[in-house]
Amino acid sequence: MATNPAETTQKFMRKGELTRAAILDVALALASRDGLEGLTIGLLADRMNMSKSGVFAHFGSREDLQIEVLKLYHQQFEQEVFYPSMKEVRGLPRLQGMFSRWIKRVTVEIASGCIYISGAAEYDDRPGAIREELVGMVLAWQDALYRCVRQATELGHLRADTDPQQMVFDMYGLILALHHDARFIKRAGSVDRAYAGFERLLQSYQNPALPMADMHLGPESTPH
Amino acid sequence: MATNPAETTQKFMRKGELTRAAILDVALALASRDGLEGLTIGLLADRMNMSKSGVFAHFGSREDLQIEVLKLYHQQFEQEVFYPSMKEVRGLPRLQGMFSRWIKRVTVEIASGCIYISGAAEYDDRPGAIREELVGMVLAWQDALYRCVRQATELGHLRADTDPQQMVFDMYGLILALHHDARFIKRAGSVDRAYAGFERLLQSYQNPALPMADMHLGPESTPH
DNA sequence: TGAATAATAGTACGAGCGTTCGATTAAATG
DNA sequence: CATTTAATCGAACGCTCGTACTATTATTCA
Repeated sequence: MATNPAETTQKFMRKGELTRAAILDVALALASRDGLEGLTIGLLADRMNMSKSGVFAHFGSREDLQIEVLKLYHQQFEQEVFYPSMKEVRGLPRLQGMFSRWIKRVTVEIASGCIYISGAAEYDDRPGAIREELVGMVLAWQDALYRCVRQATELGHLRADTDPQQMVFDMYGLILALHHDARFIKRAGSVDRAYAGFERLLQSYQNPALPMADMHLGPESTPH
Repeated sequence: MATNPAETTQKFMRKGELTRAAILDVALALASRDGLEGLTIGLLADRMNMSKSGVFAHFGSREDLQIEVLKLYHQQFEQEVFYPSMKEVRGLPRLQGMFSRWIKRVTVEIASGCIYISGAAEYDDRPGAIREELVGMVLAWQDALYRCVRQATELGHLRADTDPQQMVFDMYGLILALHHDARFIKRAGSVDRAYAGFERLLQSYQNPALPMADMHLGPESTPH
């Protein structure tokens, strides 16, 4: 093996692209705490030990920077939640994988914040390119969930009269409630409550003809 | 009838208190659109056709203004959601009243935004007096829901093993999902989906020993 | 009505914002 | 190594922010 991925990336990246990536990393962390709208070039430059103009030069504008941060978050979300779940068996197992990884992601972010969720609150009334980008990403994720629920229904894992849009709505609500209670209220046990809500969801929608026994899901039974 | 309430209020209010109230009204509208953190004295002065300092003089600081806006919203929420529901029969009917008025409130606010919800996203990582105030209000509302669920359980309207905290979590999730999908995604039919979610909640928690027939809830069967 | 008081306007300050531009240093290339 | 090119800095601009202070109107009340 001549090169490992990391070396490859570094070797063929000129220095500018390297610092640009480092800036984006810090920017994502800052935006997770203060919101995309609270992301400021001055603070970002401080954290990078760089001058404002030095940071600025890597992006045409603040809005470009914000969109790049958004795209980086989207990449990470795909990498940690979407792609691994797509490797699981179609239907209910995959849906459970999606939900459980989603929870894990939000839980990790309890100390930092999910940009999809905070962004939804920030940009629900603020038109522009950032909103477009954000809506597109959230719609893509909801659509992935939707297709997964549909498959689970077609495979008979869920009841035939299951309304996929409704189930996605319910699942999204559980995650939003988790984010709200854990991050804002700082109430303990919210993760368990999100799992409990999902189990109740399954009890409602699951096909009673197929009582798969060990379909339970929880903090300790994380799929690998 | 010598005086109606409005006249009374105006008659015994000196002019300052009157404009102060008018400012707060506009401030609440602005904060609903741009968030409490996006509320700016300059814009507020413009909307009021007043000078910045003229507006400022009514509040000791911007933070005070924000807290007053918060208190005004809390008052309105109590008036429109909490108090009317407390006049209904204890237990499940009252819980349904709370949820349905809550939905109505959030639905009306689809054009403007619920400050409890947007505030939760803004202040989950921003310590200070505003956060304290906001958390207190949300906790008060969640506690009201909690007590109501408990009563419904004690009265046998809900299954005896109902976990009140869990049910409040589920209900809050439905409202958050409604707010998210209707306001951010701008997806049609979200209100119906919130109601459908609540009905499924009831199917899970309702006492099968008491199958109250006409307990259905929906956009057209609003309690008066 | 006239004196006391309350309400509003006007102006200015310091700080932080995004952005521009020319100078300067570092890196890549022949 | 020399030269071209890329990356970073430093200073400045115009803007908006919250706030403080003083002056000027309105309103209240004896």
